[in-house]
Amino acid sequence: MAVTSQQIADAAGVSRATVDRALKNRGRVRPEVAEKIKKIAEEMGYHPNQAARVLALAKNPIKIGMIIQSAETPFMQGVMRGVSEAREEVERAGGRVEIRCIDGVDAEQVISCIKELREAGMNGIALVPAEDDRIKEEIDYLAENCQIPVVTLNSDISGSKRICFVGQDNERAGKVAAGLMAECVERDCKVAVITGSVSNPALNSRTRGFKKMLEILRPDVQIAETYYIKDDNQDSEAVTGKMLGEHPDIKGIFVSAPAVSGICNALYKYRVADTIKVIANDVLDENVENLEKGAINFLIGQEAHVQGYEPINILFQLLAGEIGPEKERQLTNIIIKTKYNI
Amino acid sequence: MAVTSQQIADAAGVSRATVDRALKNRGRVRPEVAEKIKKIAEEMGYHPNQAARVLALAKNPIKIGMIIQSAETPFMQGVMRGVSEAREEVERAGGRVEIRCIDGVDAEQVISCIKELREAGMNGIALVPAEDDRIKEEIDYLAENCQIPVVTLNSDISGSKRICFVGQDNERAGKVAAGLMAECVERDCKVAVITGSVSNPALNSRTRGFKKMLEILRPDVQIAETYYIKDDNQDSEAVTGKMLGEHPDIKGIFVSAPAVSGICNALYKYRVADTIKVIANDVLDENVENLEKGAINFLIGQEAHVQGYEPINILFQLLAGEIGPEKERQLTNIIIKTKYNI
DNA sequence: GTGAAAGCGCTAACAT
DNA sequence: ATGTTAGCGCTTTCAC
Repeated sequence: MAVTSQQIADAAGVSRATVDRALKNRGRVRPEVAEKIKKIAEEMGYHPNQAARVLALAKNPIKIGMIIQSAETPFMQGVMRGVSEAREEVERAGGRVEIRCIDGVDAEQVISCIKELREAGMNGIALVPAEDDRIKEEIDYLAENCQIPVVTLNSDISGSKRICFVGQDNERAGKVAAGLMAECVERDCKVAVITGSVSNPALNSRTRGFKKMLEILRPDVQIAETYYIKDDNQDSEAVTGKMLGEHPDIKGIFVSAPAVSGICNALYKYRVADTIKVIANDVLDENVENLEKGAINFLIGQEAHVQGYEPINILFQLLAGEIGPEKERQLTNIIIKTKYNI
Repeated sequence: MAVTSQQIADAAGVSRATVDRALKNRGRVRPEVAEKIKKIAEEMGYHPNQAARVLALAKNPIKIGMIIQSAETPFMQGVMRGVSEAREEVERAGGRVEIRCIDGVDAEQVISCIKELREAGMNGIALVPAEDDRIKEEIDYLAENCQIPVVTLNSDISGSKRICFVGQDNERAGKVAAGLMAECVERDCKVAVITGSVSNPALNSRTRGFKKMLEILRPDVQIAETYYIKDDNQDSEAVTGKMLGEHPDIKGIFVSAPAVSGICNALYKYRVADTIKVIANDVLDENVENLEKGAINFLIGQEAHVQGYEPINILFQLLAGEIGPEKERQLTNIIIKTKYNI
């Protein structure tokens, strides 16, 4: 039998209510008594019973808010499936999850969602941030003034007081891609990089990681110029066509951007889908389709489901059982998919 | 607020106890009343509150038994880490987990563990089975006569009444390896297969999947004879040396067996670690070391952690909240590891 | 500053 | 066959 708060109370010669106040630092306890209680709890290895706590809180349940940006993208829809699963588990256990979806990236809306969720009495908040000082300030305000823990997902917000980040190490993902490219292209060939908006730090990190590592692994391989595309298959197809015209001898392409389908279409059109090795990011339905058709050789995945599930789970475990997250940065596994292990 | 058993009771004009008996089919309720209660519960979308249930059962908590065979192997030690994590979560939630470890494969011991756990009052049992009729009978007995759900992990036991299996599709894992081999060896080369005990169905399935798929993908590649090794690095090193003598022109090796380190040692000794592509199974520390040193090019993983964690989680969710497993076969992802995404 | 007491939703033993 | 009741361990209000 696990140790209960009553046992702590008995050992300390006080009541359960006092133990509770002491352990939660809710004041109205003589400091020396509080100290003694904490020490005893520590010694006896006390951890509050989660079921009992959740049940006792039924009238005013643990509430977790989740804010998703770019919710319209297929990737975030994958994240949303993880969110839904976590929501079900939390609600089954007696908690609540409030979800706010934002189309595109919009710091203004994120901030108003944070305020709204705070006023709705959330006990913890998970969100997809953006590098914006006002969002950072808002997170710090939640942490410091409201004691509301915040978990960031997908992209981190540097220097903020969020308790934990769940997402990918993008530079490393680029290096993994380079490792695969190094393994599968012939000697002295030429490879190209296609990336997206220069202002997107995730894409930049991937591209940087790829180039850096490929130069080390395969000094014989020439990295052709980098092509930039919009998040639009029409554009990506056109740019790819242009690239194939300029570099007909290309043997490999690393795509750090979205709109991979357009690229594949160009490859089919020019009948080079079989001869050029393509490594792209994100395990989305449309990419998997091209993986199966053979235009894409490897897909690098970032566990969208985990990015949706874990932040909520971490917050719930923390709020329900005072168990903090293992690490401050929970980097998702870098998944390699071929047409055989989808 | 979720719907409670009291609300069902009110709606049906009976007491909570009757609702409980009706929903659990524990008899002592007039059949027509039971029917009515079930219908109302269904209509109102009633799901028992997990926290309340676990708490009410605190005196006689939900108990889950876990039997691991070959517990001495590094792979099963990875499984054990998943078991420990699940155990912590379950105990934090108010349940109990009993673990029995068996060295090697021993149906006799498995059976006596099952009996022991049944007599100790387990409410659910997870186990690593073996193709043995007595184990199958024991599982069916638990399911039918004791209403104790059983989950198999790592290897399944065909035709038994286990509610769910968590593990890998080994043939598919072999196919994934073939896909990678096809991607990275040169034209018209020769590759070899090294496998273990002929009586191990997992190894056979992997080998079969590999050969079948490589023939399809790369008809130009010649598959040299299959070498058999014992689970022993001394032996595997010797056999590999012999193989290199017989086939000095080999460019790729698929290892479906354990004792991969010995194979790598032979490759280092003959200075062919860089020129021969090696694909092996299981993300173990010793294999990862050789992946990093470059002797192994790809490791195929089978999510050991999940195989330990999920069976316990499935049983607990089932016992605590009457939520059955999603699918009857939960195939773990086939993980591809290179030295960059370990 | 501290303690007593009333639940949270459910189960199980007991009463009818 | 059905209802009543006493907890499970914790939180929270209220009284001292």
